[in-house]
Amino acid sequence: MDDAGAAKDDKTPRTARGERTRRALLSAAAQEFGEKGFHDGSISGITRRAGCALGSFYTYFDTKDDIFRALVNDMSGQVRDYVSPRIAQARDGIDAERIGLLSFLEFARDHKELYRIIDESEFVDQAAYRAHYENTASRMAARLTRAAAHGDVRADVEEVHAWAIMGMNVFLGLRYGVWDDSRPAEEIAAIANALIEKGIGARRD
Amino acid sequence: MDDAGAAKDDKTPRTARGERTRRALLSAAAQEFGEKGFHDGSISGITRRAGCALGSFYTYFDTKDDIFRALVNDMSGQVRDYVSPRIAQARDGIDAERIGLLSFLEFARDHKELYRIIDESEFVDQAAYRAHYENTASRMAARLTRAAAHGDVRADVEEVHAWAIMGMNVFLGLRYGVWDDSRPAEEIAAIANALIEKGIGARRD
DNA sequence: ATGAAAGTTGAACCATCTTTCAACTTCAAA
DNA sequence: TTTGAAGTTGAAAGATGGTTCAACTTTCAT
Repeated sequence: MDDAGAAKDDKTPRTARGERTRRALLSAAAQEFGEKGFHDGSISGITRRAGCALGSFYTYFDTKDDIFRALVNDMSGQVRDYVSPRIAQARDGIDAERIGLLSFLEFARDHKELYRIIDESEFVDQAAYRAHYENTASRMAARLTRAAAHGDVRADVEEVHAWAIMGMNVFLGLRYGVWDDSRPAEEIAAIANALIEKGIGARRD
Repeated sequence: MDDAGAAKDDKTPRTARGERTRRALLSAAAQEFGEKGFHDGSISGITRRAGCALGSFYTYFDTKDDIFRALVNDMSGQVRDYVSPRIAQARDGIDAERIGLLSFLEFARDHKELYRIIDESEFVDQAAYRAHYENTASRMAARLTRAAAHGDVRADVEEVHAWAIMGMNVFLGLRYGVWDDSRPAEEIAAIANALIEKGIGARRD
């Protein structure tokens, strides 16, 4: 009853060598799961890619689920850390969402395994899946509320708008980031941003 | 070389009893996979729910993948058949998209297993997954183009708008259909439709 | 240098299903 | 009533791959 919130037997590496091996396993897992998905990916596949023995896996992770969970958290954080600082440079609230999508597209193009990992977490660890999207949506809702206070967007923006725009981003990322990246990311972001700002209704004065 | 596009050994039921069993298996599979996902769901689980023996499964389906594929096609068709006739009643192009989302929300609320099945097809049968979304998007793009010709929406609508709106719908369906259906579907559809028509930019005349 | 803790190894164990199969039952047409 | 095609059954074969373990090697503080 001494260790605060600690595990029965701690798997944290205690030496530089251990840290190296753990990192190698994590990045091998991103490749393995990205290519084959969680269930078709195997632990022996991971250790092969990482260049270590099967048994070493269990020095750092309890189970197959365990490393997957670690990976989802990692990727979720990576996206946030890539996108957030870029959004901070925006001119105004609408521009922030343009940059958000633009940088997300860039990230997806550079990390095509992103979707397979996040999406499959729905089946491996529902809590992690929900947490990823709920966090993303509530960050966006907070931005929109601030933008409304600034007079950049309608005063009545709310959660629904955040989920709508997040859904847009996710599908545009899949279609124009992962599946086909032939069109300029800026173009996609501009089209989507015009939809967000002014809609697609015909002007009838 | 006689049977047109037929299988080596045909698994189509030839009697009413056979047809009944096949249907029971398909609907049991929707339950099983909806609850546990593809990999955690088992064939013995399916036959148990269907009330038949394990071996009977292989009278109608070649493999576990096979029944899953059949299920994805089935659900994909069910959504389309529920939504399409409702959209046809719309006043105009913008209203069509409101009704599209509204009826999709209704469908999702009634078929909470929908997402787990469609989403997991990404890992079981990528072709079916892509086909589902590409078909949905191109139907929507066609509607938007027609609406543009009518002067209901901007003349330059294109594929990107369809993917954006589809993504919106999918995420709103997940959040306000499957995860939490306490808010009226009409309200969600109205908010999203206003976003699509006029955007959320503040009016600055 | 030395001992103990940390890390590595891979064969073998084991649990979990998918898939097969040969015997058995149902049903409808002749 | 007979016949055989269609359908049913569940035990067992077969494959897969996660997890364990006891012997071995490396690291590093003293």
